[in-house]
Amino acid sequence: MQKYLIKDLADYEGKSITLMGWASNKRESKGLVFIVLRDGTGWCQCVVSIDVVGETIFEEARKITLESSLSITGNIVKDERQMGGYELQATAVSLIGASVDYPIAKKEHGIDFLMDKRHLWLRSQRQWAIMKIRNQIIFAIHKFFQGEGFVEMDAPLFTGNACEGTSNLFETDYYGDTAYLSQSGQLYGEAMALSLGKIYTFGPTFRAEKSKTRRHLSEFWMIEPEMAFFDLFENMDLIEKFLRYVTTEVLENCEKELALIGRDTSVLQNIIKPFPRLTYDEAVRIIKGEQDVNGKNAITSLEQELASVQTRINAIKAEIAEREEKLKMPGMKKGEIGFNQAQIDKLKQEAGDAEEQERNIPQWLNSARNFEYGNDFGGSDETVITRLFDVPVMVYNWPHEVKAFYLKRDPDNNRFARGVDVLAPEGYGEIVGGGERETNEALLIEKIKEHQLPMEAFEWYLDLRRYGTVPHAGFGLGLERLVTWICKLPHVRESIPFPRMYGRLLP
RNA sequence: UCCUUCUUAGCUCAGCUGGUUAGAGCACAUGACUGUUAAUCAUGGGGUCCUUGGUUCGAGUCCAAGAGAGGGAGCCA
Repeated sequence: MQKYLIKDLADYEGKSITLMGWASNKRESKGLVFIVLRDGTGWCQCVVSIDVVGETIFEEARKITLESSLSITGNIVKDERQMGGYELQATAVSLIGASVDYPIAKKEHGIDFLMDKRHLWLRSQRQWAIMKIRNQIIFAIHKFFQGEGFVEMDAPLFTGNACEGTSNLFETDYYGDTAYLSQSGQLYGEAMALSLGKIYTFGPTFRAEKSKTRRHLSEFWMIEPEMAFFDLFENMDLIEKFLRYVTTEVLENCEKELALIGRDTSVLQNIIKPFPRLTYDEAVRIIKGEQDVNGKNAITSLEQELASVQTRINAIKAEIAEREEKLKMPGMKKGEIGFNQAQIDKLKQEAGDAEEQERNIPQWLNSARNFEYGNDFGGSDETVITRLFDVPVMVYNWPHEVKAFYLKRDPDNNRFARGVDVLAPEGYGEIVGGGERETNEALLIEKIKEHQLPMEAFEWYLDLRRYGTVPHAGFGLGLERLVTWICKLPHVRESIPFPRMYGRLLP
C-alpha cells in the first residue's frame, strides 16, 4: 500500500488519498468537523462535512479526541489559508487508536508539567521543529567532516580514569572495578588521529555536576574532531569553517522549521562574517569594560540592559493592571474575558522572566567589574562578552593553570596554553572548547602531577608522545548547546528528546 | 554545596492588613450554531490550598522545619 505523506500534498492536488496520523487539533460547528492531522512530516487540516460523509461517519469524526490516531481519506484541495497551503476534504475517517484525556492542552503550560510529559510534548509543533533542526545539524556535521576527509571513530564510554580530573563523573560497577562514564573522548581521539590522520567522534558524554542552569545537561552529545599535523591556528580555521557550514545548511534546509519557532535568522546569516579572535588578555579587558567592542562597552551595556529590563517590568505590570481593570467592567463577552485572562497569564510569565533577569544582571555586573586576571571565565562572563557580538567569538591563549593538562604550552609565552573556546553570540556562551595538544612528554608528566592525576592511567597516553609524536589539535562541540543557539531556545532541555539533568531521570 | 523565586481544580492563574460555603479561564460532559484557526452561547461535574508542626476564637493567608520545582553561582560543552 502506498503511503501518502503530508509534506508531499502538493503532488496530490485534486486527487483522493489516505493520510494516517494523529489529531493534533479539532474544531467543530454544525455539520462540519475540522481535524488537524499531523503525520510527522507536517500538519494538514481535514474537513469532515456531514453532507459528504453521512451521519454515521460524521458522528464518529465528531467524537475524535486530541491525539487519537486515525486514517482519513479525501480529496486534496488548495487552500491559501492553511499552513501547508492544502487541505483534505474527507470522504472517510477511521479511528486507529483512541486517546482519552490527552494531558497537553491547547494553551500555555508550565515547564515542570511539560517536562513530566516530555514523551507527549515531543508531539507538539515547536518540539517537532526543534528536533528537525537538530537532525539537520547532525546530518550537516557528518557531511562536513566526511567531506573534509575525516574518519568517524568512536571513543569508549566506559573509562578507567577521570580524564581531566576536574568534573564529577558518574561511577558504575565494571565487573567489580570502578568504571566512569566518559566525560570526553578526546584522549582516545588523539590516539586515533595518530593512526588515521583526521578523525571525529560523535557520541554521548556524561557529567555528574549538580548544575541547574539553562546550559547544563548530565548527558549530552559531543562531536570531537582530532587532527594530526594541526596547530592552534589551523584548528581555529577549521572550527570557523565547520560552524559556518553547519549553520548555512540549517538556514538552507530548515526555513520552515526556523519560521515555526520564530527564530530571527538575520543573526544566523551573520555566520558568513569572519569570527573575531581574541586573546584571553583582550577578552578580559572587554569583560572589565576597559576595551570597547564596536562602540559597545560590556559594563555600560549591562547597566543599560538592567535599566531597560526594569522599565519593561513596569510596562508589563501596567498592562496587567489595565487588563485586570478592564475585566472588572460589566458586560464583557465571555470570549473576550478568556482572551484577556490568557494575555494576563502570558504577561505574568514575561514579568517573572524579566524579574529573574533583574536579579541576575547585578550579579553579572559585579562579577565582570571584579573579574580577576588569571581566572577562567564563568557563565556570566561569557554572557557578558557574547552579548557584544553578532557572530561566534573565539578566545585563545588562556592562562595554563585554568585549562586542561593536555593543552600545549604557548612557545612564545609559557604563561599561556594554546586552548580556544568558542562563544556563541546572543549571550549563549561556550559551545566549543579545544586547542593544540602538548607534545612534550616532560611537560605533560609535570602537568599530570600538578593535577594530581594517577600517572599509571596515562601511560598509554604518554606513549603517543614517545612513538612519533606530531603537532596535533582538536576540539569538542556540544551538540545541544549548538542546537540551543541556532534555535535561540531559552534552555538546553528543549534541544534533546529526553534531557537528563540534575534531579530528572524520567521520562 | 551556596544564593534566590515559587508550590491553590486535569492545565494556567486570582485569592488584599488572617474572618462564613475557596474563585476565573481553558480542558471535560450535555445541548444550540454550516468554514473554524486557543476569542460563539447556555448548563455543571470537578479541591488533602505541597507535607508536618506551631501561633490564633479562627490559617490558603502568619511563623518554623521538611519535600518538590524554576533561575543563578561554582564547574563545564
